Amino acid sequence: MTRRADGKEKRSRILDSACAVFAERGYHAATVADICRRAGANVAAVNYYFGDKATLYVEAWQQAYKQCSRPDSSSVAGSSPEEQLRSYIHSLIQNFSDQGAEGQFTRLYLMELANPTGLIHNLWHELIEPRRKVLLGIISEIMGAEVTAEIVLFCDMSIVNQCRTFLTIRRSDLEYLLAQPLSVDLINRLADHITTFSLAGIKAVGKSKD
Amino acid sequence: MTRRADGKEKRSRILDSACAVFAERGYHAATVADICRRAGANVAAVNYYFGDKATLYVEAWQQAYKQCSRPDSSSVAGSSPEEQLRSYIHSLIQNFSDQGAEGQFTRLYLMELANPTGLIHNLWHELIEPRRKVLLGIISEIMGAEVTAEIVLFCDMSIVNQCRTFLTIRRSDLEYLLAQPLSVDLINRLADHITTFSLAGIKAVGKSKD
DNA sequence: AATTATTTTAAATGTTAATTTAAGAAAAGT
DNA sequence: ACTTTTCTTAAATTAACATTTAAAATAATT
Repeated sequence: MTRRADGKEKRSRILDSACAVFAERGYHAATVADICRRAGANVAAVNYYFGDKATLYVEAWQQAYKQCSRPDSSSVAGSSPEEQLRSYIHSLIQNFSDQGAEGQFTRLYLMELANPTGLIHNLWHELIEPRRKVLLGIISEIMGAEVTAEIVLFCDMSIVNQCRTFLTIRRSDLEYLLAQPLSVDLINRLADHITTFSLAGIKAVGKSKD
Repeated sequence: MTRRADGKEKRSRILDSACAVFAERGYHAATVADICRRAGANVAAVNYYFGDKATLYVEAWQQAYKQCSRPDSSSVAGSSPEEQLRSYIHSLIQNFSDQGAEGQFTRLYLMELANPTGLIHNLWHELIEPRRKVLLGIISEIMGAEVTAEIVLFCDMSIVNQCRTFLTIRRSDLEYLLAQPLSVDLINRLADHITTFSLAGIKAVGKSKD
């Protein structure tokens, strides 16, 4: 009748493991067997608790989202929009090597952007849009005055796409492209570069409005 | 002893078809069966002519490269580096809807960046580097004076990564992000945006050197 | 202890692709 | 004509995964 005391422990372990594996490899490259191995569970457990891999993926998104801090926390209220952009970009990039919940959600997001499964179509609106609005708001503020919504969207894409690589590219390929090993310091220089580059970009397209 | 007169016709059709399919879907999503169907050949033909899918992929790269114009052709000598950057970016982006050989190679390249197979490791150096050097050269010229090689590399990544999306993202997702159908005009506005954004970015990081 | 609802497991099944095989057809050379 | 290569094909094999099943184990309830 009632639930077992230990009930759902394995379910929860599988969900944690799924977050990690999906964030690391993306939906297609992640295998159910792999997720279960990490969770110390039998493959059938996924079917038992979640029905199938697709549902597990959606639940992993929800859990990763619940566990991470809210979007507006990264942009300290009160600081200039330029500073807000800087911290937004740094937090995106730094999640690259972050194993915690915040990094996991960011990676799930960027993995989905890189190889869309279409499975989180519903969640997208509810989880991603608010987060994206933060960046759109920062961009608008930096541009000041009246610019078309399209220009703001373009800038949003320019920024996110610059950051995306570092989460989806293979480490060895990135090191080859940059001709040096990937250090914490390099990641910081990269984040600074993207910030400076993008700030100037935003201001330039803001000015050149017809 | 000698070859048949009609020999290699099917081989060549398979190679063409492989270029198209790999460029469209990337290595993993492309299936041998699909490639053969388009070429009007039996699946075993791939094994017969190429050995396996991986080898076919490498040969497709080589063929796509041979068929497309050389990198320096896109940057009209004599024009300003700013103009050269504009035409470089436009040609990258416009390949999005280009079915010809030029677009095919660009798409293979960007697909490989998005989902590296590692199979063209050898070709990379010989085919991609010259092409990349063109962009690096343009960037250096725009920055003028002495900047570190690292800064130039960062700018290269910023630009290529901005363009990458449009070749790997699903059309419907792109239209959702931009909240409008994808028209030739929109693609042009995007290319212009990336150009303006990047030009300003390059100049900004060039100036802020320590 | 017996009963019942939950979990867990090993093994079976199903599916999608790549790869191989072996037999047959079509040239080219003799 | 016939023999040798060169292609082509259908069918078999393999391999990697997801998914299902049905039996066994475990806990809660009576």
